[in-house]
Amino acid sequence: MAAPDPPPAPQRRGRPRSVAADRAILAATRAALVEVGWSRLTMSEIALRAGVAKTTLYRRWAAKSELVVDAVAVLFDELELPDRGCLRADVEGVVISFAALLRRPETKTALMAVLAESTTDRALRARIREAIVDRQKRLVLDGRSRAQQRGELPPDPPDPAETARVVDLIFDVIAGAVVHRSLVSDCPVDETWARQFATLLLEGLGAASTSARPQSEQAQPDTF
Amino acid sequence: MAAPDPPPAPQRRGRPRSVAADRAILAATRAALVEVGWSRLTMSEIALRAGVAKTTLYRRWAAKSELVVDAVAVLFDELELPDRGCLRADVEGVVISFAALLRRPETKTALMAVLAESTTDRALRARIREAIVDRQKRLVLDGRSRAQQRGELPPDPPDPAETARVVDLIFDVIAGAVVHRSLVSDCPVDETWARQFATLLLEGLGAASTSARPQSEQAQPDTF
DNA sequence: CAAGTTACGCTACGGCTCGTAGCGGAATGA
DNA sequence: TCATTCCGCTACGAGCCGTAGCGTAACTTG
Repeated sequence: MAAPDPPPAPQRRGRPRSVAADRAILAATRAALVEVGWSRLTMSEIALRAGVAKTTLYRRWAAKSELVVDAVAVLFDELELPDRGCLRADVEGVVISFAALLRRPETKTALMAVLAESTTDRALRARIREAIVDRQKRLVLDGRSRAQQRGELPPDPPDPAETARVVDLIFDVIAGAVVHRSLVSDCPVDETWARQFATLLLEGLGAASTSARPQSEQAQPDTF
Repeated sequence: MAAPDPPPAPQRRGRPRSVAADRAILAATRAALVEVGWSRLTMSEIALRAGVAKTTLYRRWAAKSELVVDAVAVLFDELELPDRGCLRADVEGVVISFAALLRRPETKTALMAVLAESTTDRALRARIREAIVDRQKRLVLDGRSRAQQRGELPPDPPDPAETARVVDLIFDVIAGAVVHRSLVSDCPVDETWARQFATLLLEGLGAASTSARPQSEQAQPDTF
């Protein structure tokens, strides 16, 4: 991720780019984003905070949006999926921790900003996918294979393309629901919501529509 | 929706505001948004296209983002939920038509742009909720009560607050998944995906993980 | 060590958009 | 007719954009 425009010729000649400046710029970008928001985020402001000349920014990033993608991508790598013992608990856990990440001002502001720009910029879309989205699918893969080992989910179908479709679907449903709940509906993703969402995801609409709370772990699908 | 800043004293004295100008401005906003995208959308450009003085824009809308909210809100009212006979078909239908709406350039660009701005603007968040989000929950309410009449879903729980929670949850899951799939993952929402998503929503993770396609309507949850 | 190469900080610039102010005129109600 | 409100037009200071040019700093190669 760290390497912006010219994919690094690992050791070129001449003065190397300052990695300290890189770090300072990305940190300054996150900080400025928190305070002023996307639309009032200026390159001059970032350069000032980073203690760097404005020209240095333009030498490394062609557009504000690309800079912001790199500035935020690292935040998403914090997400982990510790084994909580059963599929339901794993789902609730990842929902809670993803929501916590989205609650941080720099995360949500930057994420939505670059997504907005990406609707009219194909290259930026690709960059977002590589730097942020695709890397989080590991969470789904982990949780899924764990659940399969426990016997909570059927094994992979013979066609690997089918497996990929299912993983993508699950990822879109989980990530989409959390993002929509917290950033669009603007409601908190608390434990109650996570529990209800996990019920819906595991057992479907019928189960989620009953007021009865599933008692502890007893309510796993009986198909397995 | 139509009335921007001063909530209309229905008949004041003096020259009334031109509703034709209102329409022209909102249409010009959508058109300009398609061509230049959010970040290069300028008030001068909108005014020029609408055949209106720039000052007129500022007399009615305080910020670009508020103007865009109003410009796009009407597009979402096109969504309908015709009775397709069963819950599964209704879900697939609304997913497809919502995705078609999001495929239109002015819709996706504007929606993501105002959402991005809203992360640092509480008033704008409220405006979005009123003008766009909350009005679409009617779709969930309709589909849900229909499914209840068909016996596909259990009746409402006694606590109305619980019902509201469930409706909100379903809305976030459906809308979030479609938005995430089409705008973040940048993949098409086609009939295959809609069918797979509906299976997941109706029957849960276990059913969606099998490669076997549910044959026609036979695969409804057997709890009802 | 010297030469060659690359990155850096600084300054300055034209071009553009922003949001506001002030004016004369147009459209309505009293 | 008069008061009121909106409109279109012009003009303006302010701020940011992205680039160019300069002298200097850091590092590689011979």
